[in-house]
Amino acid sequence: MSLPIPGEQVRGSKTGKPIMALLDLLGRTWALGIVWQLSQGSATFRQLQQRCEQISPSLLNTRLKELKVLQLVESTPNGYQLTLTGQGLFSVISPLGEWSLQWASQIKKDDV
Amino acid sequence: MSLPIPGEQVRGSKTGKPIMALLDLLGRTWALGIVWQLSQGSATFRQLQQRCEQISPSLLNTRLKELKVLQLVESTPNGYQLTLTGQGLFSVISPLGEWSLQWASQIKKDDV
DNA sequence: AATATCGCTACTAATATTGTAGCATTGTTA
DNA sequence: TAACAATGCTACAATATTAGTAGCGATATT
Repeated sequence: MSLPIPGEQVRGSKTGKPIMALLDLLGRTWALGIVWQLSQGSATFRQLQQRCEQISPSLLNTRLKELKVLQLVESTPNGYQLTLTGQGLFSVISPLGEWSLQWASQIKKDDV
Repeated sequence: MSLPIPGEQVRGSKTGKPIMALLDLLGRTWALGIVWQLSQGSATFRQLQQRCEQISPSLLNTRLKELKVLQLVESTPNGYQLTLTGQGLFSVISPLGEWSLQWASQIKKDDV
């Protein structure tokens, strides 16, 4: 899959609007999950594999490459970590954690 | 694909944590995009297809079903629209719009 | 030197998405 | 009221993505 570079065409949009590039990126399997997991501290390749329970090494590596090119993740001698930009992204999406709890309890209520 | 129901196992996680269900859901092609587009007003099936430039009707329908079961989208005589819950989700992710602009300009800078 | 761990690649099978055609239903027009 | 158009959606084959597993080369440890 080609990289969703803001300013260029991306999967599902020809406008090049940054938000479309971002939605394309975050809409890829495990992309959000990797950012989420790395927000809890840097990790080596195999550590990250464990945090992302079911991810295959090939996909993990593919995603990491994408996230590196897009400057959300960087690799250091100590493993992978979020860049400053990546941390910025996380701070934007982190409210999802709390929101998901409300959402979950609401869906349960409606089951009854 | 099975539905990522909070409280149950989802793709990539056995813990059933709501955040994992949410990340699974949002990590599916066009899921975020549909929520984003519907935030700009309700739309009929074909209108939504046009807003989501490249989406195929089969996938659009699949995603809409998922989003309906998970109570983020509802269909009315006037077309599809976000539920109150869906609007809540959008208000959580809407800062991504502005953030993506900063991100884009930063990536461009580094190209130079 | 043998063993272990690591980052990662290679490859195939399974699954998801696209793309296109078109059906059934509901208006709309003549 | 018969022809026509538009809509929501399904069917299905082609293509692309992801999962799963094995294992290589490099570095570290015993």
